[in-house]
Amino acid sequence: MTTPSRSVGQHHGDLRAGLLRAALDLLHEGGAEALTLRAVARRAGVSPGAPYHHFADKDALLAAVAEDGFVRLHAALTERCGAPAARLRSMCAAYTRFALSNPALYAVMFHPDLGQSPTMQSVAAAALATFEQLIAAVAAVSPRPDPQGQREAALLVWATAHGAVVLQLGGMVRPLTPSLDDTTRLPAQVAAACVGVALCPADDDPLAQLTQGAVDPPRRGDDPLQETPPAQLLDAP
Amino acid sequence: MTTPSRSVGQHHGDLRAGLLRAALDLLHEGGAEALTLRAVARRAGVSPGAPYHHFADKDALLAAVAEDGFVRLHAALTERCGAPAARLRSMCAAYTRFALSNPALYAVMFHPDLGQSPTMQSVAAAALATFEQLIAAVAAVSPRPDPQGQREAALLVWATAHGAVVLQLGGMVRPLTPSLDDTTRLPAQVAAACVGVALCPADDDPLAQLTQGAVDPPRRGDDPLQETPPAQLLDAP
DNA sequence: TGTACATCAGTGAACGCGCGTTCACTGATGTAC
DNA sequence: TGTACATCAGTGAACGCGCGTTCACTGATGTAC
Repeated sequence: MTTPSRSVGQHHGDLRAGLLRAALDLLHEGGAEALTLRAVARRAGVSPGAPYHHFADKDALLAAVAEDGFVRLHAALTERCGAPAARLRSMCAAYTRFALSNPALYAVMFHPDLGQSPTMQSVAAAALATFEQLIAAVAAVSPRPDPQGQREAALLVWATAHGAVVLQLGGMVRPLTPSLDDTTRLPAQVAAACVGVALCPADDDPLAQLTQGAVDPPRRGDDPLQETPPAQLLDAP
Repeated sequence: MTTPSRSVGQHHGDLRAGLLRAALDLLHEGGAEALTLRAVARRAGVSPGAPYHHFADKDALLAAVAEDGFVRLHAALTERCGAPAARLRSMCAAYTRFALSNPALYAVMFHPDLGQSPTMQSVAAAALATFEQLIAAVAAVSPRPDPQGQREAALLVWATAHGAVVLQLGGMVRPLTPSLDDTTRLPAQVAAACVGVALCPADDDPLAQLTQGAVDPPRRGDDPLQETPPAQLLDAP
């Protein structure tokens, strides 16, 4: 009559997915330092040895978490619509929102040691997929047709967004500019401006296009970044 | 006749400085994860309990290391000479060089948990001093006279440089652009371009000044950033 | 100049802890005949 | 449909380890008289 409690030795169903879910929960609740193999197993309701049937070691679990993070980020960046420039801005905003909403996961995704892991390939592949997405969005805006230029531009956008995010997560932004109320706007606007400007020949002035037409024409409500004028991005101390 | 070996219980001289030195060595050799209190004591040639006469706990040691890092970074950024724009570029290059040369120290400096430490004040003060330095360099270039605008611009430069550095340290750049041979150029050029452009009204075009005169006039040998043309920043895959 | 004493900055042994990992085991599941 | 068996995915106890921290101690140093 009662639902039979899972008896000793019984199979779990999809423990691998359960462990990843538990890892994400732990990251949200306790930060990157809370992510231990034992804690993950505990959280998944399983003995400390169980994860070893699904992951070779802790690094493999971390790599899987990072890969999962990139897949989620990729999903968060898709299905942007509107004009190319608005799409890029929207994508930057989504990127920043993702990072600020999942700070510990984001930290794991960009953890330096991950690159040394033997399972790095799948992580790199997932990261690359995200980057390609960004390249495509940048390419649609950038007047430079060559792949190299678009790659440069996309890397620049990524670096800008990443830097703004990490400074914010590190608590460096608030002491410097106490009333910055929505960090998501900074990298998006910066990125949009940089893409067209910093990587273009000076005699092919896309700044006017970006700041006067394609990017900044505030179709308010269409893009969350447009809800506050750029001048209020940061407040004076 | 022989130098008397230090006997048990004898004072150390300046153990606090010795511990910080040991911490920096450990960071260079083993990364952030090698920085344990016991390892620091061991490296300084002292018993595990000795550091507690100089630091309340491990967090206090970490905060001291971070503060020391900001002091060193501040020193690395001073004494730049030349025209304002060249100085800004040189400063960005020095910043990037510092980070890439001291990756683990840099990671400790921007470690999120540091902000929660009670000894955070001195760390924040050291970080702020560095930021003020950047603001001054930016102010000398930016046509916007208001403090808020200069603060915005400086934060933007910082975010860009920081992002490029962290992506590079995280191993994200190389897989994406395999033959990037000198990352120090990216944020500096980007920053210089962004400062004048992204944060200025469109009708006051400083891009021309930046790309045609003040920033890019290659006085080669004067600035390491000038040694390679911008077009070779990143190679196509 | 000597002497008594407080303070300082070390020692080194010990504590409890949680970690990653191993291992013999066991029950559920799937398959061959 | 039953039976024998291999495989799979768990258990749970145990391992050694290094960690941060504590604590009674001790010898060197500085100071007062």
